[in-house]
Amino acid sequence: MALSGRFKSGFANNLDNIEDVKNLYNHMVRMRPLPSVIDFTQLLGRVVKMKQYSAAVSLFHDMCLSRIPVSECILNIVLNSYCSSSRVDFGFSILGGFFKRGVLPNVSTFSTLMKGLFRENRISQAQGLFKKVIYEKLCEPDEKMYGIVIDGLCKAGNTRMAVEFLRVMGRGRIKPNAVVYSTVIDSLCKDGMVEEAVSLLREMIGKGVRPDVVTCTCLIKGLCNIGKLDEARSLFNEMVDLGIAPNVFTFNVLVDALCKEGKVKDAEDLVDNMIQRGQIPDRFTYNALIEGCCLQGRLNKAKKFFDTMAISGVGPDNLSYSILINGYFRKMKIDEAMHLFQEISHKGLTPDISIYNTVLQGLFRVGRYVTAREVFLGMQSATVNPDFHTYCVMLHGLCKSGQIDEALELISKIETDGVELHVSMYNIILDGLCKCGRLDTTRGLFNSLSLRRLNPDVATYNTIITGLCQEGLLDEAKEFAVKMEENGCLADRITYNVIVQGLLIKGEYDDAIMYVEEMVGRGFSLHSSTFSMLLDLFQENDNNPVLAKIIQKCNLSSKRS
DNA sequence: GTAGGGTTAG
Repeated sequence: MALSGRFKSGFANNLDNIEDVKNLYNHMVRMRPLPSVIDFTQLLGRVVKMKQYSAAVSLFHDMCLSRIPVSECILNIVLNSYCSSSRVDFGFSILGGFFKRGVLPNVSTFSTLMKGLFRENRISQAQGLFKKVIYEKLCEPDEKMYGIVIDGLCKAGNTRMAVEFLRVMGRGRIKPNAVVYSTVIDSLCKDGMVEEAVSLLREMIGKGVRPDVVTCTCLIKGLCNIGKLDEARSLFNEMVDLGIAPNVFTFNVLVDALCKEGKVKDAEDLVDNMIQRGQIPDRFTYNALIEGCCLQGRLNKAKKFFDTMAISGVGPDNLSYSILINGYFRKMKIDEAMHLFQEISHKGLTPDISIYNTVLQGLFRVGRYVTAREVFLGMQSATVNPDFHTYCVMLHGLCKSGQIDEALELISKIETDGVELHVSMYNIILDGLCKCGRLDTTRGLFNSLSLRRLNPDVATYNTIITGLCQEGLLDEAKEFAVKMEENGCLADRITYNVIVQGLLIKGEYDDAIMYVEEMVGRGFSLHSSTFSMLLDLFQENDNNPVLAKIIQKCNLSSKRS
C-alpha cells in the first residue's frame, strides 16, 4: 500500500548523497512486505551513479545477509562496482556467485567483465573473453558489447584493429551504430588521423547511420587539434543545420580551441551562443576562458572570468587557481599570485600538487628561491607529496639560482620520499653543474648513474657534450659522442650542432667539416645559430676555403630538404 | 519501472 506511493518510478533519482541512500536502505529492509527487487536495484544503481562503488558492494553484502532476493541485475551492478574500481578479479568471483545462485549471467555480465579487463589493461584477456563468449555461445553479443570491445581496443592504442572490428561488425547481424562510429572516429582523431576520421563520418552517413552530438564533437576536436579551426567551425554549423544540438562538450571544445588561438573575443561570443541554446558554462568553459586571457597577458580580464565563475555557482577549482597564479607569475605580479595561492585554503579548497608545482615554478622564475624553499617544506607539512614534476621544478630552480649543492642534496633524498628517480632529474643537475664549470662533479655524477640503475639518454649526453665544448674540451666531447652511440643513444641534431660549434670556435675546421658531412648524411641540418657563426668566421678569416666548403654543403643540403 | 558502450583542460 504505502509502497506504491513511496516507490514511484525513479524514486532513487532524488537522492544525491550516500547517507540518504543508506537511511532509505535501512528503512527498506525493515518493511513488510519487502519492497520489490526492482526497488533495491534502483537504489543500488543510484549508488553506482554516485561512483560510491565500495558503498554499493557493502550494501550488497548486507542484502545477502538480510536474505533479500538478488537478481541478475543486482549481481551485474555489483560486478560493475568491482570493475569500475579496478577490481575485475573480484568481478570474476561475482560471476561464480551467479552460478552458485542458479542465476544465468547475461550479455551485460560479460560486457561489464570485458570493460573491467580493458580498464586494467588486460587486453588479451578481454579479447579472449569475447572469443569465448562467441565460440561457447555464452550469450548473444549486442551493440553495447561491440561498443565496449571497440572502445577497449581504441584506448589500448589499437585503432587499426578497432577499424577492422568495425568492418567485421558491418558484415554481421549487429550493424555499427553512431556510438561505435564515434568511438573509432575519436580514436583516429587522437592518433592524428583526422582525414581518415572525416571519411569515416562520410561513410557512416552513406550507410544511413546518423551521426550524433558525440560524433561531431570528436571530429570538431580533432580538427581543432590540427589547427583547422575554420573547418571545425563549419562542421559545427553543419551539425546545427542537421538538427544535431551541440552540448556543453561541443561548446567547450570550440571555446578552448579559440582561446588557445588567442581569439578570446570569438570564444566569448560562442559562450553567449551557448547560453542562448540553454547550455550552461561549466568549469571547463571558464578555465578555457581564463587560460585564454592569461595567454594574452590580459590578467584583469582573466580575473573577471575567475570572479564570474565564483558568482555563477560553478566555483573556481584547483585548475582555475593554477592557471591564474601562473598568469600572474608570468606577468611578474608576484603579490597577486601569492595572494591567490593563500586564498585557496581560506576558500575551503585543498591546494593540490599541480598548484604547488605552479607556485614553485613561478617563485623560481622570479628568483624568489627562499620563498620557494618555504613552500616546498610547507607542502610536505600539508601532506601533499612532491611528485616527479615537483622535483624537476625544484632541481631546476635551485640550479638556476646557484644552489647546486642543495640540488645535489635534494636529489639524494628523492628516493626516500617514494618518488622514483628518473634520468631527467639528473640531466637538470648535470646541466647546472656544466653551466658553472664544475666538470669534475659532472663526470662523477654521470658515472654514478649506472650505480643507480639509470640509463643516460640523449639529453644526458647532449648536456655533458655541451658542457665539455664550452670548456674547449673537444676531444672528451667527441669521446662522449662515441660513447653515446655505443650505448644505443643516437646522436641528434643538437649533438652535432654543439660539436660543430665547439670545433668552429677552436678553429678545427677540418674536423668540423667531417661532422657536418656525417650530420647531413643523417638528415640533420645546421641550427641557424651555427650557420651564422659559420658566416661570421668566414668573413673574419678572409674567406677561408674550408669554411666555404662547409657553407656550400649546408646550402646544398637545405636546398635538397 | 531495474544492470553494461562513445566526447572537454594541465
